[in-house]
Amino acid sequence: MPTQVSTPSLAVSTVIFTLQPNDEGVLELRIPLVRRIREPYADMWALPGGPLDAQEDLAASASRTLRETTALEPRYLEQLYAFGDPERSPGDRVVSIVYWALVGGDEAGQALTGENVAWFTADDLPELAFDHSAIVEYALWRLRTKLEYSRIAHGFLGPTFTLAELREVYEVILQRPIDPGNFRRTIESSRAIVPTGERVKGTRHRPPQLYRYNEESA
Amino acid sequence: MPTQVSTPSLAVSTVIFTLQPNDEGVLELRIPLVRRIREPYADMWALPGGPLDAQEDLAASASRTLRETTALEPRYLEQLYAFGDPERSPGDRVVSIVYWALVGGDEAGQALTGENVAWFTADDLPELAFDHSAIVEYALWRLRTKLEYSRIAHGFLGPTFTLAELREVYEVILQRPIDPGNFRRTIESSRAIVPTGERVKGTRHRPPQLYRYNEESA
DNA sequence: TGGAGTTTGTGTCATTGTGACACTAAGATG
DNA sequence: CATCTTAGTGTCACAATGACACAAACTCCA
Repeated sequence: MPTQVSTPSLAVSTVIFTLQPNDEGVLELRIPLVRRIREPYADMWALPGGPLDAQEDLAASASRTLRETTALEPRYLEQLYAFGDPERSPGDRVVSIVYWALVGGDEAGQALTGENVAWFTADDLPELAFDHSAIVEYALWRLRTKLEYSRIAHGFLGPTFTLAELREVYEVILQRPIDPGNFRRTIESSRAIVPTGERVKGTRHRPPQLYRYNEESA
Repeated sequence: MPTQVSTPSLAVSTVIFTLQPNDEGVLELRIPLVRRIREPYADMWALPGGPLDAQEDLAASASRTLRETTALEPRYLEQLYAFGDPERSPGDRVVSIVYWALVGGDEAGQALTGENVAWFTADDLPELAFDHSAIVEYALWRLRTKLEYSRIAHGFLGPTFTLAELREVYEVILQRPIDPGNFRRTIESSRAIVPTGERVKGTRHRPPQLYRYNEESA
């Protein structure tokens, strides 16, 4: 019997980020994982994903797995990297094209959770199947660096938000406090947001303005 | 006969950049292309590449096609993007993982050239096969943006070089003149280069110092 | 009814990085 | 020895940023 020369197979996986309050009400960065039901790495947690359908676009495949595992639509979706080390999957050769996505924290509350799907705190993950631990590390790095020069933070928020809410997104992801005054000036001068004119009532202090993301500006 | 549901096949292609002087002695950004010998897009120029070998790493595959088409080793090699639009290759489904590479201009002079391999000026390319024209555009964008915040310019140069040579690399790629004085200060304060102590003799003006890239510093 | 407390929002100042540009230094060439 | 050319330094204005003070607006509670 000749050596089996299987052509590499193609899978698409997605690192899905959301922000949700923990028991103490503090926002936490979380990602959903699925439990593997077969070898290799049976019973271990892994990134959601699966083989690429014959006529399916790569980003569409990532959207589909996102929908299937969380019942949510991505607010932001971008290709992360293609992982193809020949040894990354014992037994066969799999090249994984990995995407990363942001979903709103409010929606994620109603997301699926069950025996085989669970949300984990991003910086307190179990050991994952395959090379998925390293992949998540890379996705985290990309999220943090991209947040600093891009405008993706609203992917975690609803259509309108206060500057304090937006700032909290930055603080949780970048893991450092940010000066409210400087933050306001920087964001406002970037033209990334527009005030709606409305104010939030019922707070126990000065009522903040509501803002909306500026779709026009680059 | 049932509809053929072919599993997507995997290819690796590479956008190879080099800098070479044109007829007037001015440096030009160039990339090698190969002529297709079969359908689809027979006789058109395309990026070098090919199917991924069964047990070959992705970057190794890119290095291999680089070696096979130019007989050169990359000074810099990085994954660009995975292109997977179902319609990008008429007739079958091919997902291409594309790398981009830099090779030294001095070496590229001795590189292969023939009926089916030729070097083209990067901003004066013919129409390419598949979606390769768009891929090259994207690679150019990545080269230019990465040059500004990273230290990849030495990929075009030999082990030692003058600041004027390094500056010319930046000027050609970014397509704008750069102030020599400011360039010197910026590069020196970045700790990216180290003076070798040697000077270039035989110029018809003040002899410049030679520099070497600083491998230690991040 | 009026402080105390809390967060929103503005002002100011020192520091740093960058571009524009003048100027000095050091060689070759005639 | 004057001139030309490029190497390399100095200076200044301006923009971006971080640290921090402070005013504004609301609730809560005595």
